Amino acid sequence: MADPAPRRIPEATVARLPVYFRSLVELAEAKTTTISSERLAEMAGVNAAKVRKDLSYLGSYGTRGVGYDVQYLLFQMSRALGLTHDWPVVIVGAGNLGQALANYGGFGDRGFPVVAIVDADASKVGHTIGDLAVEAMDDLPAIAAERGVAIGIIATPAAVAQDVADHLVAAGINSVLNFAPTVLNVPAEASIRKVDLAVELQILSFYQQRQQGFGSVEAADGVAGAADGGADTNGDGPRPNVSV
Amino acid sequence: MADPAPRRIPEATVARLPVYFRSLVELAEAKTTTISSERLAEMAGVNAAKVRKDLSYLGSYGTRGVGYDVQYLLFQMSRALGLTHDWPVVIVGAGNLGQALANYGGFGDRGFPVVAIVDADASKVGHTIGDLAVEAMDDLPAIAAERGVAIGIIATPAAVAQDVADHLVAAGINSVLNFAPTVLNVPAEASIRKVDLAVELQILSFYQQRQQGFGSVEAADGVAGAADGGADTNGDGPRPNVSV
DNA sequence: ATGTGTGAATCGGTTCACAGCC
DNA sequence: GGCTGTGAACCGATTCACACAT
Repeated sequence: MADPAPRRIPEATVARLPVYFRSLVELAEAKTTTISSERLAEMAGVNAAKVRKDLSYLGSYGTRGVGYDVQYLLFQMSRALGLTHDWPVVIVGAGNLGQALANYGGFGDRGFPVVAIVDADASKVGHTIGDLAVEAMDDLPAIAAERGVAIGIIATPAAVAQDVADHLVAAGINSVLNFAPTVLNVPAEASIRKVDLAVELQILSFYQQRQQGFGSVEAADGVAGAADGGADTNGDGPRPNVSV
Repeated sequence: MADPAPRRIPEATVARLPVYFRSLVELAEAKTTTISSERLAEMAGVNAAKVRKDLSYLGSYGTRGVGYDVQYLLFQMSRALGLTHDWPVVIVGAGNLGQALANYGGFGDRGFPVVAIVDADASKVGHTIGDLAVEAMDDLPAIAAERGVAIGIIATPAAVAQDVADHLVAAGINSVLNFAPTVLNVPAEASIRKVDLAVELQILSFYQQRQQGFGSVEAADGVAGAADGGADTNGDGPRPNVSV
């Protein structure tokens, strides 16, 4: 009966926790000791009711009439998100994107050290990117085991991405971030997230199209240009559009 | 009364249209003439009912007992997504990420030509990246007007991202793709999408944590490691995890 | 016989509104 | 008085299941 009882947390909530986390880090840096759901909501670009409901899934960490203790909430949030220790990352694909990601550096700082970058192309092996040498794709299982890799980032062409995903899972890495513009299938025990720039641009294109497309031809009836834009986990009501 | 009557399309559907679009392009390349919702669903990593409902928002473009004509559906989809003409893009921020994006090239191919890269740092202005010279942030309004920029990509540090967003909107660019790890506020007439790598990694971390975290302490009752992973627009039921 | 298009049922998530506690 | 925590109402999106067209 110790600890906060691990409740089942809705997906939509999980996707927002990192945003709250970042807000809390900022508050802590600013030496703020207490925060209300109202103010935290503003920082995270959501509404206060959502903040309270989301946080309530982690446990009852607020104080009625007062708000949330920033340090304590930050600690609980770190724990929930598994940020109390590092998660070693391997980047697969040493092309344009893979190199940029490896050089980016923003990962290591935030608890996701890049411990290897691998590529199937033998001519790329040995090249150094930042302080890492590109290694052979064949060595992935050994690398994964020895360095405790937890997360794989796919930065390869779409054509080989499914194959790479299979290799990652086979090597025991079952958290995958996919940058390749293709749908990946992984077994149920693995988690996958995608980042697809073309898709994002096309979504923007859709709304822009709608907004300006009408006027000359067939202005239609009530098809206001309400192009809310923020799909996914955004979608506030009246207030200005907000992203993360 | 010409044309397909622009119905209001749900956000969740809009976010999937680009995925169908990509599948259709592949089918067209493979010279496939007809496709069923079942097969298209498989390619797009969703289920058939969703495909049919999604496509029905565009109009009744299928043939009962047969399926959808690939070419025709592709044409209608292009039109709906506004992909019948190019959308010029400006990248703001010539740092690591901005350069990588500018070099990426995958944009121009797909109808999103990068027509400018700007930076507030005078020492970066003039440097060439690919075949573009970095220009001054101050010139943004002129650049936007002259080159008909439709989309702005924010690849700056978080600290200045809101300011950049304001400048983009002021320059008449109201589709924004934000890579900076911060919440942005834009007026209702603008659309914004975010790509936040740290957030994605932290979401993966959450599920990984859950999956392995239990065992020693408080195994609890029914907290299966169902870590579905694919939040956002994924989330199939029984079948394996699927991303885009 | 086959596969779309769509109302109806269901589900997950958001918002409301207020009781409970500081 | 102020703000959290949470059932209840609501809303959008998904899934079901079948009438309808070919």
